[in-house]
Amino acid sequence: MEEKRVKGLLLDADYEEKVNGSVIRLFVKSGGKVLIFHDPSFYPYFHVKAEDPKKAAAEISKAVFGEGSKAFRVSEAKNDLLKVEFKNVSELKDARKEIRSLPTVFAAFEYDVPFSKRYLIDKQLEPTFGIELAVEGDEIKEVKAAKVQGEEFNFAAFDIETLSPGRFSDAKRDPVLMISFVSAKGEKLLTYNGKLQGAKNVEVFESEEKTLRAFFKLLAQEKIDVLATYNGDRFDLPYIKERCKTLGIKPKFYPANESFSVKKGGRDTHVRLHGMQHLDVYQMLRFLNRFGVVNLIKFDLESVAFSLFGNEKEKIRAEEINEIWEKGEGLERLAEYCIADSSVTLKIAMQYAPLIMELSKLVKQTLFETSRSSASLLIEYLLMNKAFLEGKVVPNRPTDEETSQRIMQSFVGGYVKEPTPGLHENLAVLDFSSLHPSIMISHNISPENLNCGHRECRENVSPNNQQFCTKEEGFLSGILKNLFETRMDLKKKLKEIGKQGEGALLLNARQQALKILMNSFYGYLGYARSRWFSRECASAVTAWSRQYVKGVIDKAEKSGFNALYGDTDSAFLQIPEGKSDEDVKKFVEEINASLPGVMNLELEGFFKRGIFVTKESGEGAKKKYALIDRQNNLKIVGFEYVRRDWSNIAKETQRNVITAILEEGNPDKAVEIVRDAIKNLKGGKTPKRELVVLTILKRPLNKYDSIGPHVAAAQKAVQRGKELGTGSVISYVITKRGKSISDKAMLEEYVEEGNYDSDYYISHQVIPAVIKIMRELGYSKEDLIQGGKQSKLGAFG
DNA sequence: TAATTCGCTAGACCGA
DNA sequence: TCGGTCTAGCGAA
Repeated sequence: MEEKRVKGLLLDADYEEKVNGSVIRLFVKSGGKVLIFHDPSFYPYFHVKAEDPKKAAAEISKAVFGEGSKAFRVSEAKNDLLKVEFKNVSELKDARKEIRSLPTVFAAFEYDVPFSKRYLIDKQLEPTFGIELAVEGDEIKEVKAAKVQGEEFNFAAFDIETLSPGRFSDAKRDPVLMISFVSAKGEKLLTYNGKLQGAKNVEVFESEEKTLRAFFKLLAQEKIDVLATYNGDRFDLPYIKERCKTLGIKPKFYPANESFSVKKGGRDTHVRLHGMQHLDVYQMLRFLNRFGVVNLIKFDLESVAFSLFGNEKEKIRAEEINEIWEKGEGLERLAEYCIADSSVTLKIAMQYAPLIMELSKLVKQTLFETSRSSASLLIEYLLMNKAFLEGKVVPNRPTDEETSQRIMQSFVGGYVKEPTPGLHENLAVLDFSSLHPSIMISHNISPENLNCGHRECRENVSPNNQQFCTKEEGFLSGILKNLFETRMDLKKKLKEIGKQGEGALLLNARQQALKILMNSFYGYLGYARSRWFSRECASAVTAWSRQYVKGVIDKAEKSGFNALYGDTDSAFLQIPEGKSDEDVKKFVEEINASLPGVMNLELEGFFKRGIFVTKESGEGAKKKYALIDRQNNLKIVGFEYVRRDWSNIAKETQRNVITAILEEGNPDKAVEIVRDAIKNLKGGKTPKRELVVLTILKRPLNKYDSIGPHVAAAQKAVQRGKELGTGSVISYVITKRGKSISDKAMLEEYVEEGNYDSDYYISHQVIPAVIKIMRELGYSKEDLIQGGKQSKLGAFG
């Protein structure tokens, strides 16, 4: 057969079990459709370390593992290791358990890298980006990453509604009622309810079975590459699978025309399709939340749609869906609701897909995998890639025992300066850009660089006495440097073309992806389950960070500024009379001239006023402040206002007080604001939504030693039949009835308007939130509650 | 299946 | 009943 060259986008890599063994399969989007290729030349393998490799090789070749599993090939590899290959994955799994018990074998490495991930790493392929292959028929002869243009993925989202007759839907009994499907081609609703005949975008089929078949067909017709769901991992797709089983049909998904397995790993369930990338937007948002790309508390689709796009989406409850279906009234509304779910799911998917795809490319894992990864996994993929390229062995994961040893010995973190409480005017905030990464790069911090012993490297010693080589670029620091420089280039380009410029969105996604990875390195070094754990490195990073930040603070004082505060990578300076903005800029330049490598101090901005408060103990409170810049932009940090476990009434009152003081310099107005809130509370006029407190249950309800209000509220709700557990968001109100606060706490949904304990909200919510601020201006609690007292002398100098 | 440390504060809990 | 201590959650960086 003739050899052919193919170019396209790499959509997926998995493997199939064939008679000859496990065979890698690639899905490539090319010419508007997905092509499937196999690579029978690549075998599952791991590495083995032996004192006498020749002897060990002979022994391994003869050995039988499990029930008849054998190595297929043993060869010499990098670093005096042996490469042990197998015909299929299950033989490898048998062997990795037993091989270390062979007398000639010391250790095994990289035995837990999944086969298709191994392939992507070894071939250095970039999922969701370009790939070039030489093929004969469907057999891969050569493959490499390449630039490809003019090809793009088709995205779609779907959502199902199911019957739930007085209980949670059970896929064994309750049918799928309708399926909404939204793609670039428009919106569709598939159902078999005749009453919906002729409704907008609706296609009616004869039965549930035919509806499901039509859905599978639609995916193929539209050649969908990325299928977005909202919680499809745990609900929609397992449900469809179970329905198909009950109805006796086979789910067939484009492009492999195969069903799927539901992978249960620990607490998580994932549905991985073959070829088509299942992007569970719920999982993706959790992922993005971890990196601060989004900041969400409640993850139901309605809350998410509201936080991200501000659109109020209707929620139809399960009981109501049931009623609508059975009575046949309101079916169109239900159809619209179902479509709206898919629609918003697709919108979120499209918005963040560029970022996830850039990350996929960087860590060389599929979109499916990347969008469900943890920070540590991302870093691990990245490091494994680099290790492969440099011919280094990937360290094994620590045992549970090692892990707990590591956890027991923590290390010292960043420096936080106690602030000078009070109201301050004319401030400048300085901070180090990418502090931890820049320290790692500039001091070449990497585990194998520790105590190199070279004479010429002896100066490179951290304040906590860790010495790092300066001759050889470190493994971790080298990777970081690369990411850092690439990101700098991107940011430069972005600046040139402007935020609205062509391609700016992609460039921004790229630099954001790099930032996410860079920021995870330091954490990974100190993470107990890390393959590249190094307390020495992690503690050296923070030791240097403390030194640098304190250095800036000291020098600022010496230069005549008042250093008010600093936290980890920042310094807050008050600019005294006689000093100017220019002096600040000059100071920053001076500091930068003294910094090594890529370290850089930035002027974050000037602020006309700022306030720090005093703790109960009389010290200045760290990690709490409010600033206002010269354009009147307010920045509130650490205060109750930014905390979800405080009521809106307390938070809003606090924000209004801060605004009155910082923006208008008007503490009298602040007092009025507080009195107003108190008056409303006392009058019973404050609406329920202003009183709700949100707290997340961190453990099962029976595992609490101390029963706080949120636990008490949850317990009462469970008694009423509500399902709540670890991870549930408890929204509660403190009601009138009960002795302790916990007694009075009740889930918001059971509380009627007006039923709240006004004393609690006044003295435990509003007053505590504002008094710490007002106290700095000389006001007392009594001033806020009673009338009379006027502006204090000296509040504004 | 899980990136790190530092810090604040509430409300329960417990013993005097 | 009071006051100190502990549990728990969340935020900053």
